[in-house]
Amino acid sequence: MKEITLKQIAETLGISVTTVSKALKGYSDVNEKTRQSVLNLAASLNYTPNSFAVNLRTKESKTIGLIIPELVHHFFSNVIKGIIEEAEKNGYLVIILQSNESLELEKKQIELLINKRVDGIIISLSNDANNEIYLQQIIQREIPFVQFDKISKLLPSSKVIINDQKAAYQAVKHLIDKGCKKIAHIRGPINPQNAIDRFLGYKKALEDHNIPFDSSLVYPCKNVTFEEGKQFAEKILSDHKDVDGIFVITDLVAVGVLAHFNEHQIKVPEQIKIIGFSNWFMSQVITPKLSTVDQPSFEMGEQAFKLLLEEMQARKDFLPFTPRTIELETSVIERESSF
Amino acid sequence: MKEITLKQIAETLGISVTTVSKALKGYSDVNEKTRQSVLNLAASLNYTPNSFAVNLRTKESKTIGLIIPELVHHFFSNVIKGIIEEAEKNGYLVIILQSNESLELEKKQIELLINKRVDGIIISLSNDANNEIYLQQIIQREIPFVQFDKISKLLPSSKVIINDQKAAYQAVKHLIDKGCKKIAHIRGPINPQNAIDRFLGYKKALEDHNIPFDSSLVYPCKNVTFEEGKQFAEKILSDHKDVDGIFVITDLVAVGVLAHFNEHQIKVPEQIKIIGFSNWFMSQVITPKLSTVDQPSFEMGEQAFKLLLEEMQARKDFLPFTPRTIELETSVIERESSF
DNA sequence: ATAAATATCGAAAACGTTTTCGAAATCACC
DNA sequence: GGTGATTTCGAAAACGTTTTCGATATTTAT
Repeated sequence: MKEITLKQIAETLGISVTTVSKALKGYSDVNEKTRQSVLNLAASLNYTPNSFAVNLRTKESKTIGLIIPELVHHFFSNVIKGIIEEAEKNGYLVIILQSNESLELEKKQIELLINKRVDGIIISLSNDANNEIYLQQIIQREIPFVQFDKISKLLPSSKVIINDQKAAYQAVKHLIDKGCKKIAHIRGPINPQNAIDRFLGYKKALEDHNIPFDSSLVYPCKNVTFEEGKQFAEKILSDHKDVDGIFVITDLVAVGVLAHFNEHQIKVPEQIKIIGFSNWFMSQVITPKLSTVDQPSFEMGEQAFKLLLEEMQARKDFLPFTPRTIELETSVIERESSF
Repeated sequence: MKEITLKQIAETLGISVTTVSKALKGYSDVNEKTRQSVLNLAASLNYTPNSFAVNLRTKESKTIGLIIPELVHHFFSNVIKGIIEEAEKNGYLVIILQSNESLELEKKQIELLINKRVDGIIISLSNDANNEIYLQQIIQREIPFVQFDKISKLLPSSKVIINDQKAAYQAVKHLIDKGCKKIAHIRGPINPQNAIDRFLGYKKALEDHNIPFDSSLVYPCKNVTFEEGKQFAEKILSDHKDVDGIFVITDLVAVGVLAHFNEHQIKVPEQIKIIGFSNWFMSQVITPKLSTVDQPSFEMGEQAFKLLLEEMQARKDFLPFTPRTIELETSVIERESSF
């Protein structure tokens, strides 16, 4: 019932701890016979190394930390899944924390992870985080570090992103191609880089197609919720009677917009066309099915871990490492809401 | 740039490592003056104990493992959130793994967690798991262990569950109260205990209200998907023209049913009434809004961790521990699909 | 004054592993 | 048989902390 240790194996075999360790780790300076006997005994005793001791000795925990703003979220769930699966393939486990969009918590959690001595950290920033000191601390301490989705551009770390500006541009261009002349934009909060970029893409698409930009057509979300979608839908209609297209920061909010229009007999897409963002599962389930921009969330997770692994291995081998940025492809998915 | 250790503090202060450690941990046999000087230096150097060494010495990692069948899932996301928050409050971190409903993976992951020497394990079983040896192994090794949602009843561990049978009974009774005379049941897969219990609740409700049970009205899901909902909706209509109510194992599938009915101009609730299970966020967003059974997922996570903590502390203090089962309340939520 | 109680400290062992380095034994070769 | 190379092993240090236990030093009581 006691835990098996190298020492016990060594004693029952009448050899030294050193030799047992070497045998198990495949060192060349151990006789084939003794090696076999060690392997056999270890197997029959069901020996597994004490990871606490291994951690202490090797100074690594084979564990990484992941901080996201919100767990209950289709996009993040998929990213997490990608990270966990890729990590597991490479022998790493993942500790997950959520910042709840709170700077305070985010800061605390980073310190938690550093104190736990995780081998690396992957993070998607909360909305009002931006190049804070506690983030720079990660880099100063030379802890492998990858940002994804909501990033701080200035922070010199690896990143996995999409080209939000381009993706938004294509979404708006899609509406224009479908005949929209006056397009509103329900945008994200002020701070996050991706909300800014999507807004810029929206603006650029209008300009490139000779549609005057009108800032009163832009509605910034606070909490990015279904309810906000409903509220903005109502507001847009009362502010501008002739809006014929809406580009919405994300599907959840777009579904709120649709819900309001459905309740008030506004015909989508006949009267107003709508396109969302993220390709949430739900967007193909509601009526009318929501056009959107597909964002490869699972793959984003995979790539984030791969980048982290690169850096972790470079650090272990004392090799120089320069951060890389991976940009994943997006695509417009046309559905009923923009026919 | 080097890591701060007790040794360094001891040397610059000209005292022993022992005293430094004691000062930091509030032992009584250290002079107030030296205690202050240690605390000050430690704070100014930003000292944090090396958790690898602490783990090895104290034989605990302040980390728990969580295994769930599927990450991208509204119910599980909420449970995870509850577990993580409650764990963080108590100084624990959470390693998450997903079994993808695969027995193989589940087994591997349990071994992973045991080898990592987590302080405890929380699990929701995959569909075809049932009282397997590798589960008993957790208990034999005296690793604190809590099951939730999809459990193995026979395994002597703490559990957090709902009364699926009662909840299902109430859902079906609701349909009967609304006037349904012929109620179909789209049930979950054969193995999971909660699918069985919900089926039994369905059956009992019928019997108690003098509606003959007809096994041809029961449709078992394989993958519990939106698509399956659509397929079964079609099948039910062709098998039984006069069905006027459907109790569906979970909201996702129920939404599939609704989607099919919407597409084929079957009036809900006039022609057929529907009630789902879980109170998925989406169920109040679609048209018609879906009646359902509310399942307190976040609280389930909180309680699961609390139970685990109880056992972890008992084990640490060498106290006897007898597993407890917590049963959470559910409630029927009436919405448009069963008016 | 001495004896007993208390306050303050540190040496050392322990947790279990990995790795360096040197010693001993075996082998090959002329 | 002597030299050098090779094979095989183990002692010991190291990772950084926690805790036991005994040693001083100081205070209190008699």
